Amino acid sequence: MHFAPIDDQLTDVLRGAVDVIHEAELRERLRAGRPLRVKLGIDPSSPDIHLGFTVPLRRLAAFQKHGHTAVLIIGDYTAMVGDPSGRNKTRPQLAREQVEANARTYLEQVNKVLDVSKLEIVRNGDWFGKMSFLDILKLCSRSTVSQMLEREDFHKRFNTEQPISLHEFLYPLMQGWDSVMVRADVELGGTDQLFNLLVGRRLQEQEGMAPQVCITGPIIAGLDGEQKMSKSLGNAIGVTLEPNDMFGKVMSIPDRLMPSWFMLLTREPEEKVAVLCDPEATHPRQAKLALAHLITQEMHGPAAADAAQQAFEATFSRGLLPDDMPDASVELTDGAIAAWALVKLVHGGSGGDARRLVQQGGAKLIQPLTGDEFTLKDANAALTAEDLKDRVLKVGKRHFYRLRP
RNA sequence: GGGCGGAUACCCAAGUGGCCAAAGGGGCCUGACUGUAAAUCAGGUGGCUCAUGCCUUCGAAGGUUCGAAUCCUUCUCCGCCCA
Repeated sequence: MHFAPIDDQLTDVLRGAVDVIHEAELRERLRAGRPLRVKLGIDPSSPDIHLGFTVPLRRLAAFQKHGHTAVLIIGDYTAMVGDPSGRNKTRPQLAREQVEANARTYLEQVNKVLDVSKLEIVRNGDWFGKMSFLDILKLCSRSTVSQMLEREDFHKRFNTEQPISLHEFLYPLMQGWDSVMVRADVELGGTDQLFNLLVGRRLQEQEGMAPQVCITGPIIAGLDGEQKMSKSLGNAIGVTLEPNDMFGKVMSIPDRLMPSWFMLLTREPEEKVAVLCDPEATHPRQAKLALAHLITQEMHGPAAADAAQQAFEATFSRGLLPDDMPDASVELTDGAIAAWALVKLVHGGSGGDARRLVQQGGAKLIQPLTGDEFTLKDANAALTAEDLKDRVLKVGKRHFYRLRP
């Protein structure tokens, strides 16, 4: 097997990395000229993965590209136990079938970023399911409480008198034990994982193995630009999200997120990213269009990305109606429907929501042929079939419905 | 095991018998301005075909009262301190 020069490999696999513990060790192992075992763990507790998770996946893909062995660990065991990450939010304990189903959809999604056919996939239930209580005690005896409290979030929660469940201390140990079991040379994760990755190093040393190299990458910020991308915070873009939505959501991110998104979610060379993100050299809008296109293209292919960009520009830059709008059939009582009831029926939400939308000018009737717009203002206004015939209802900035009275 | 404190809407948090569908902040939604960006301004933010109306909601269940988020009892959960 031939490997690229070490520096070339490092450029790819360390793109955007924050911590590398230790780069010298990584060089050392690359110099040995054998395929490294590079580990990444996933938590199959929800059926979708989002762009944030593709950051470590890309790094894994980079290793894979250079001929190393990508080892994906499906945390089926931990998912079934239920991980209360964060305060008083105990995750639902998942049934085996659900975990299995999630794992399958994950692999389809992972395939968008790396080559699943060359992937080594293991489940940590394979070893945790067989451990006895005594085995667990032995594992626990290797760490002290103060070691655990070194981890920033434990430390913080402890000091602010927030609860820490006892079993949460086991998660780093479990993750570290995974490294022992798969004989990992390298483990990847976000910066929030650094502690867990280092536990892996310690456990491997205790087992007489060479400690794994730990590489962390930044936690990517979500659509709001503040918090980390997370499904539960509602600021994530799922990798399966439909192309037009995906494109639109990328366009809506704050400008200051662009450099990190370019670096972490695309493969554009660093120099090019610098030009794109320099407002003097590139209009931010153009840069963002490029970003949205790149991301959509990777997930859905070039044709879908082109179409999504066209649809975006037509709808939002030129104010045209989108090509494909959901049809909404409207039933009239006594030949009419109140404006708020129309919005509720077509757009959903509660009656109060619909009423507010109308009163605040968030609902418009559009004549698609002429482009004439009529803003509904009176929530109680009675609309007849004549008013609605061949019209498009626009709700808020981005929801369009073709009405069928 | 003992003592003390706590649980309020999406989140934080005020409220300690009626003026409470419940202050304030965050988030979110809508509008203006824009590049579906940022910043700013304005409005909104339990449900009900809307009603000086009804219903549901202040950890849970009971109780006192004309009336309870607020008082009492029991229970559940959480934090701190002592052991």
